[in-house]
Amino acid sequence: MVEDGSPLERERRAKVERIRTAGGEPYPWSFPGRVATSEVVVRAKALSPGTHSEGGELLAVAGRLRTTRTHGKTSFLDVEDLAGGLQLFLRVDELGEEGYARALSVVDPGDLIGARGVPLQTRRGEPSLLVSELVLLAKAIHPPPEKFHGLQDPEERIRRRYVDLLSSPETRQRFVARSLLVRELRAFLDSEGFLEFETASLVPTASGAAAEPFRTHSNYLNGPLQLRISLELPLKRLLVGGLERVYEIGHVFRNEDLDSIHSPEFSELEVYWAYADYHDMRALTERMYERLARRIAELLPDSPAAREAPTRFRPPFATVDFVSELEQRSGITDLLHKSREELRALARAAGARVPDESPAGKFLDKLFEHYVEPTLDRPTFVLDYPELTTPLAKRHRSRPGLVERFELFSQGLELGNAYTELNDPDEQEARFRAQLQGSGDDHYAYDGDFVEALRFGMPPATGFGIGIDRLMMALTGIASIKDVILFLPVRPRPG
RNA sequence: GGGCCCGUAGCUCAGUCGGUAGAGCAGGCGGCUCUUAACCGCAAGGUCAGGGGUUCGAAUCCCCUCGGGCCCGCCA
Repeated sequence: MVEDGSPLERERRAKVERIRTAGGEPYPWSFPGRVATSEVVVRAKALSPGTHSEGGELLAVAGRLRTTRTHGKTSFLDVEDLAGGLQLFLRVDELGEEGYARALSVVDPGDLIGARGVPLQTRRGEPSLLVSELVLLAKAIHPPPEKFHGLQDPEERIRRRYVDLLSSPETRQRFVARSLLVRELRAFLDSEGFLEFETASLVPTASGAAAEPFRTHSNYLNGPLQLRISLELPLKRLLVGGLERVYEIGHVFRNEDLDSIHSPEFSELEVYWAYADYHDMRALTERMYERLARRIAELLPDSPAAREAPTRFRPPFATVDFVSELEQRSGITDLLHKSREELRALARAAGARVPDESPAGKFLDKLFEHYVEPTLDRPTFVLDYPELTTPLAKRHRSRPGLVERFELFSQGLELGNAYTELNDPDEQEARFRAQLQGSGDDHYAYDGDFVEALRFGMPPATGFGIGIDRLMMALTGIASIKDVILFLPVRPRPG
């Protein structure tokens, strides 16, 4: 922020200079032999209060200094690492008058420090390290946020996520949990025989969903490119190529507003499975959520929502039929034979604000959103959507006017969308063209090369997609997507 | 894109009726050999987001700009 610095920063810079003039190094290269603070805590807990281990080897810990409590010739320093934290006990008796004074004069809260010593349990039973050597590992010029309240300003927490992370163990644990949850997801899919692939983010035409793309320019092609809005069509090309069971976890980009459940850049999982249909995918989805729910409960034992997840996501999940559920909840009859104008009037009557020229499927979506989605609290599969709503799914094998599709809902969030995939090239081409009849941006971009791919033969298959961010939100009960994405798009700071 | 709200010390927050800026933490100096949001004393720390206006006088009232939050609309 301020380059010449606040008085506090000038003070800390002056300390750096004092260390250097005394022949010390404020930013040393390494700190060998370090163990996690949790290891010292375990050993200290084995002692009785008021004692320390005798004659054993020295243990080394390192981390960020959070608070200091000095009592003249005795001091307590709380150091924090990813494993938790530990109280350091400094005493003139161990360090000598000069060493004790030097150690304390050099370090401030927020600094990265290392300490060597032996495990000790204080008289009050606090696991500690009786320090015989304290070293500065990296000086913090900026002071850390207030030690009790931490960083509260939501703007600063997003703009400077590193400050949020360094000052908040809860934030760190949340993102560690996300990382390990995604690891579990990969382990599950791998164990089911799926292969992970990475497809291109830069594409000639973003398709596979109805969304506004980001547009950019390639110097190499001397022409326009777009950022992908979906993983669907590239992964289906892999099925054409014979890869049978594939998935991708990657960022997709939609040029739209950010709110509590949407971000312009987000993580998506898509899974495609040859020679299987959407019933198979429904069973796989249940197994996946069952396993992830068990894992999140282990990862975040302090979160009530995470602890409750294994109960909530215990199979079998409820199922409802899209059309009959909507007819029942709304009192509308013979839904599939309504004209576009009738559907528009019904959607309007339900309070939906949709442009007049929207395709008929849009009005059906709105009706479902209004009458049914709020009733879906427990995990529920919604089955068999009207064809109008879904251009990439295969028509239902026995129910005219419907496609083989399910969505999974829980707590008002959409937790998955799956189809038996359309693999008839002529029908796919016709559906793309029908989309183009709709006005506005509310359609799927035509992807002629994908139709060409289908002409080489794509096996019957099923596919599934879910936003990783929402998956994390649903399993942990976190209400805002801003709390599960590390770095969000922000405006440049003024000035 | 529309509506409502917010921006005061590095951080967390007060600031009454418009009368010229306060506390805690962090930092400095001093004290304290078992504290844990340690404690006690002293001193220091401000472009009240930025610009303009009203007024004898603006953190406070009005307008504009910037940044952000929440709700609504759109996408998952």
